[in-house]
Amino acid sequence: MRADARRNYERLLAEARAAFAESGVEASLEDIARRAGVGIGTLYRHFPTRDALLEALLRDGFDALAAQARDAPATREALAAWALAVMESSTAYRGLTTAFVTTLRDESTELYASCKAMNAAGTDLLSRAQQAGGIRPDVEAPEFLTMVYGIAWADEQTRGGRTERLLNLLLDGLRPI
Amino acid sequence: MRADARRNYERLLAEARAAFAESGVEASLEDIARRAGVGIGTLYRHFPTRDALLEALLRDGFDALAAQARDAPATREALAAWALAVMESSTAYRGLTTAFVTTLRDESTELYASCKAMNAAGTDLLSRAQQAGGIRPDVEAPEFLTMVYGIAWADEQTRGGRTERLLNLLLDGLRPI
DNA sequence: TCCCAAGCGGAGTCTGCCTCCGCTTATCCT
DNA sequence: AGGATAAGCGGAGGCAGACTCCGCTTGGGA
Repeated sequence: MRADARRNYERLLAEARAAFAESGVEASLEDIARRAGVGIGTLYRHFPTRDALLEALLRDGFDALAAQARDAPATREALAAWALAVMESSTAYRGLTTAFVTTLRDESTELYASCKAMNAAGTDLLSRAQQAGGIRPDVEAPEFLTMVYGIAWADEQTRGGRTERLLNLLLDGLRPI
Repeated sequence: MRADARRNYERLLAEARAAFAESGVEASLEDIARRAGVGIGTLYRHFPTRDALLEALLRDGFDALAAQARDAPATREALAAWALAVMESSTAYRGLTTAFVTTLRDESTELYASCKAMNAAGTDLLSRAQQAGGIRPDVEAPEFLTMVYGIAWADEQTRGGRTERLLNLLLDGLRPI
């Protein structure tokens, strides 16, 4: 990669992070390019889609969450802590949860691949917690993840700031009967 | 209201219903006007915002849901049935749940007013069910509604078709401890 | 130093939102 | 019936943002 290309790539990432933090994931791409001091064509060459840009920003966080799930003990508390971390990272930028969930339908994207490893680790943690008796055994991982993402989204939208409380209500209720 | 105005109003509503059903609530308004055989200006005169159009389409359903909540007995089962009906109506068009929840933040819209009566009736039903011992008493209505809408949204997005199952998991878990 | 492919950038196209205002016509009045 | 008039119409036009295309520039190897 040529030095100027690398430089532009980095600047774009930095400005994208700032713009997303400020205006949410729907921030104008033309604006990001302008702020980075490059043409819009350059942005599109490095990141062909908005999702590609998001993925580059979020990859490290996903990896960390996957690792957290793998290292966690098989308890309801650990599952709750992991889910809370997922919810918090999915609300890092306004609209992120929506981007996640809609992208998770399209298996061809980079963002999907990144998310998938994290969700797989979460799936494993759930099933370990179930075997250890912390969670009722009939709940399936996609059901659990759907509820977690849904609650994160709704709390973000209503600006509730109740993520942890809602997650606790949910997990309390998923105890074995 | 002049006869031609009334006619246009009705045609716009009919075409909007069709377009939303087909393409989701983000369907192009210019397209709806075109299909109704009127100018875009006419659409905007009758329905100044997309929400106004949605509200006109959904009002009757909201009223019915409010009535259902008022007439329901104070049981967990009745609350579940009402919540399921809410979830189903909020997924009548693709993207509707999002429109609901984001609009519920803006108290000045018509859609807000319509939704509010329905949510108020649901709030009352929840509190009756709590008094009757069917639901744990520390859950507050906004928390409950947030979770219900969130789950409806996530299930719609993932095309899960598990709305009822997820709602049952949630309400099972909200039994008094 | 020269060369050329990697890389740049922005003009141009497209789509959709929304406003504004000159024209049309339904309806009322005589 | 026919004229007056305000209610209603409609689309041109301005704006914003996504995305493409291609002629120009330049980093860096030979």
